[in-house]
Amino acid sequence: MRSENSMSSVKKILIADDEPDILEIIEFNLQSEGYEVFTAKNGDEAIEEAKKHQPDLIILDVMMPGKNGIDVCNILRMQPQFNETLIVFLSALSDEGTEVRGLETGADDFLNKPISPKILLSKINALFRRVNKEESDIMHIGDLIIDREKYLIKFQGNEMVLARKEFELLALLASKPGKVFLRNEILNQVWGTEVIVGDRTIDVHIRKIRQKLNLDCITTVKGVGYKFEL
Amino acid sequence: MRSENSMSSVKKILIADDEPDILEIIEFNLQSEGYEVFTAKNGDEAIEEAKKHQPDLIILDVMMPGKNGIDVCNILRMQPQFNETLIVFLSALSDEGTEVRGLETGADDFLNKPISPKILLSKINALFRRVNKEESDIMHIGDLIIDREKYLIKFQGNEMVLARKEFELLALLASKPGKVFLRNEILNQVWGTEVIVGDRTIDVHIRKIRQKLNLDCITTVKGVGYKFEL
DNA sequence: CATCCCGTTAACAATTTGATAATACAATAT
DNA sequence: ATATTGTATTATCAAATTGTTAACGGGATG
Repeated sequence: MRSENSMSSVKKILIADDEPDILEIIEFNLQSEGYEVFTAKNGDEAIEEAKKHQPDLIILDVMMPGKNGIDVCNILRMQPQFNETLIVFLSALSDEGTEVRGLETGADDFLNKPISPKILLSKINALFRRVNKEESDIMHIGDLIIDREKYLIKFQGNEMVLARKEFELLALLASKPGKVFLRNEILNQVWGTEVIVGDRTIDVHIRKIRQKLNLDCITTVKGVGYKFEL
Repeated sequence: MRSENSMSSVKKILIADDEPDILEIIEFNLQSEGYEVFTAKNGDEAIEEAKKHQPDLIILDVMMPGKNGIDVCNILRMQPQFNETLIVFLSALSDEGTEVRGLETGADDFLNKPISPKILLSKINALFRRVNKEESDIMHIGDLIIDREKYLIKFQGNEMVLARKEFELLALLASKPGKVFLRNEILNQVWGTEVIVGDRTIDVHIRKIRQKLNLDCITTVKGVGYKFEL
């Protein structure tokens, strides 16, 4: 069951639990799935290890000596560097209040002990799958599909071919529908900071995109920039 | 009581379950949280409704007459339009095999019945939180919404288009409702220190804003400046 | 080598926005 | 009441910004 994660770099997981047995079981299971595992025996250690290794996922026991799991989650979520980090609680006591509070501190899941290793793995894989999908190279915006990998645009079923700059410009705008991209932002993202091109260059490319897509999905905000909307 | 983050448009949730009672309970709970809810009594209906409404989240009972939840998940995940859609299983039978298989078909979570409404809500919110990465600087002042990123003004539901200076002037005044901004302050903030424009310029822009918003939310303080109030 | 396509620019047209002046209005003080 | 001061409104013009088209050069392709 070596699964599909082979392309991206190895995921780092930090486990914090005060019961050595549990720590060991989980560590073993995750390692055999190819994850890089770190452990911590209490809340403070967890925070320390998290800072040291910047794990992709942190599994927190709720009840630990010193800082408990919820404290740790709160502390980590305060810091921007752990904003995107997946955090999952693992708890023996499963009263409604704790679970709700746990999730409200910004955790991504709340699991109850005892949990079968297989299920734990499935849940972890599901979380990673979801997060990786966000960074996926294929964007869907309504009827519009942008495939960065294949440099392909599909609109209402028909494929269209855009030139590279056109493609990247469209991909940028579509990456955040509704957001107005300033001309400078566009230049930096699509052309890079070194290259200097004339003012009308962006316009011309915008025009070509509008022409090819044959749909007014790009709106001009005069004096500000452009935005994409369907 | 929550629903702070519902600015970005209401989330749509589809629930598929063959037990009308469960359907009703969940529907009620989600609706009171401000979600737009659709229901389906079996797998085929679920697929149909999913295509019709493009929900953000689908809750699938595993055991349903006809196509079961896992079948539905498989079918939906085949289609690119449901690639990003959150899918959660809800199941009475919770053997390891089913749960693992459910998650492996591409679901985002697997919940066991019975589940308390509060916990269900927390889990759903956690999923949405993860998917909607960040929020931008959006100002809410009563019925007025100012979205700097999208350069958009919404007043009582209708969007309005303001020119750049008008937008920035309004944004400035609204940034501190009730505070009186001196004419000089306004000039410095909106026009900058270098540019020098006549006194009437501000008035004219204020007028245009009042006209477009069609509401006297900007009060003149004679001899001093302007302030924003709803 | 000829051809095609892309990225860029120049030139000009079209449009929108911003500023000013002239005038009207309102409040206050003389 | 009338003058004075400060703001509102409007029309007009200037300036800034964007849209469009055509053309040029370079690299890739056949």
